[in-house]
Amino acid sequence: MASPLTAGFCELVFNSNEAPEGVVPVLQVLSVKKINAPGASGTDRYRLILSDGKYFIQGMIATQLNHHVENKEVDKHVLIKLVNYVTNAVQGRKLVIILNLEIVPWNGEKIGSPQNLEQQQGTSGGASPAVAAAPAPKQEPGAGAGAGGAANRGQFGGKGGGAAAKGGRAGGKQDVGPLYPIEGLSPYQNKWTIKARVTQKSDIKHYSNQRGEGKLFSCTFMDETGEIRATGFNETVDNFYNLLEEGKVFFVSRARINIAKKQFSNVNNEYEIMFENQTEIEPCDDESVPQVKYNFKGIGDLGELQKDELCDVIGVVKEVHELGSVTSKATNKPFAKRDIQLVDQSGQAVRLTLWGKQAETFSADDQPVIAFKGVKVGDFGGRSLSMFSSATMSVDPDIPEAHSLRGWFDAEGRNKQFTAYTNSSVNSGGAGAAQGARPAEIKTIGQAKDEQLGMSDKTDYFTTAATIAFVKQETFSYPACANPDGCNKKVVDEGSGWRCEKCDRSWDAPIHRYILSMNVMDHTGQFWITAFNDTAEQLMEISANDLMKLKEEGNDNAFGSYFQKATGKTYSFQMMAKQDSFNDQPRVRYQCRRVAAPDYAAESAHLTQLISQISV
DNA sequence: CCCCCCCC
Repeated sequence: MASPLTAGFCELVFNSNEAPEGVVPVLQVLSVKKINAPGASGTDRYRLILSDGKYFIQGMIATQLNHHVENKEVDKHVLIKLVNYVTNAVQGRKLVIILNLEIVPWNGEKIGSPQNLEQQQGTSGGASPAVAAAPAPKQEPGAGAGAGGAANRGQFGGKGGGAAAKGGRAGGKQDVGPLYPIEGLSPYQNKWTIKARVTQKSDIKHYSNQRGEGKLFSCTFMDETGEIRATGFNETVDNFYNLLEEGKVFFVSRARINIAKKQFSNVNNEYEIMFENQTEIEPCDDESVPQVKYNFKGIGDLGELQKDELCDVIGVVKEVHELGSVTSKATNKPFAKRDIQLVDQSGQAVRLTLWGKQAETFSADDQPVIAFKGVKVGDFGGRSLSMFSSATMSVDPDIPEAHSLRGWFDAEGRNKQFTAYTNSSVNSGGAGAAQGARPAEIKTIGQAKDEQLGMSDKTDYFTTAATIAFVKQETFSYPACANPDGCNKKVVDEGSGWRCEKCDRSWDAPIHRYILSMNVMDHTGQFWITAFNDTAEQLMEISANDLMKLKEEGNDNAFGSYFQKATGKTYSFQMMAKQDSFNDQPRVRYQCRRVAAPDYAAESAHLTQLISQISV
């Protein structure tokens, strides 16, 4: 019986730099494996073992085809036709990257006894004997590029050479290599061209370090197969910064591919491009390259997202605040900052913070619609948004969501009252809580310690449901300045009066304010927390000044009863964890900023989520 | 070859 598989394909890929054009191989999947290196966006990657009946070879499936694996269409012993693919050499191993495929009907039986072509190289740990027939593979890096390219010319873009036609380079100077999908780029090949849209471009940043001074910029390219970040230094900034416009399509070739530094970007690619002096970039007017796709989260639904998640948001700029400046605690550098307020049909308003040059140059007094991609969700004031380096914003974009918002705002939104995200759900507890508002992430005391919240340079915020086990009676307050303007600074007893350094005056008597030290616990542990005046007063149900009066009058029963009443009560504590030092040892101070009746609904939702994580 | 994504 004739095999339905494309005989000889594996050997061709393995040994040749020139895979024939127009070959659309049919191969059998021997295994599918999820790779334990998901992209920054959390997208899974799948590796396939592909057989032509005689040999097998490794394959990768482009992420946009993952659904075929996830719904089991592509599975062990399934036959697939590689409608679009490239080949690739990675560390001497050949890899087929599948960009498009069709399922070929088959009865599910394994065909032949395929052998591992890589055996003789000793790169793989399989047990089958070496394949004597296969000639030694080419070892030099980039050997796969030619093969991939050849396959490419006919196939990438797919539409009968349409891509190739449009891909005709204006200059035709150097040998810039074949058109490649972004998905197929790797450091082991140097002859390639991508045709991709710039979806994001940074400012030019200047830096100076031990190696000297320099400048750089970065941008993100996107095509139908994926996205990749690119960075240029010094001369390449002069060469390309102005040329590369956000939203436009370019050919890029003769650049270096490096391993991506993931900690600095959320672009979903293992690699990134580095522009070099010989890099060639040319504009291209092919509009078929995809545009930025948005996945908008309604402003009223931001409470569904976790802190630090990235999301896309579109809204009308209701307010633009003054330009401000903050000093980073980590670097001591000042940063320009500007808050704007966004609203949408949900009736909810959210604050979004712009940074640096974007903050300085932002001007929009005509309440435009702005679409944001990849902004970071914060939990300050319930929910807030912050621009991220790789975030983009598009003013009055020509998309349906923007037109609909514009129409709504001009017709009715303009005169509407909006609900701001707030932390006001605290104190009200339960049903009366402000809609959409959600306090900081829920953590048990054990989690707060395990995750070392407050141990880094930054302050961490969290909410914890816990019970007051003990309230310290000895020192519960400090004598504060009596100035009615609310100075609240500590004052010193000078005998003749209580002196405030800040106000430069003395008072007959101080006003006592709380610094209440409490031990609180939940099922995972206990910690000492401090509550200041307003919060402590709420817990103690008496002002610090009145409590001090009871103490001074020697009314021990009444005095003690307030502490007793406070003990044993359960609250939702809004906590702030911050590092400071005590006897030169770093330690975390837990400050309670607010308390509320325990939010049982939120707590059980949180527990349900934890349970579902366990039971996967 | 950079790189902090900040602050209340």
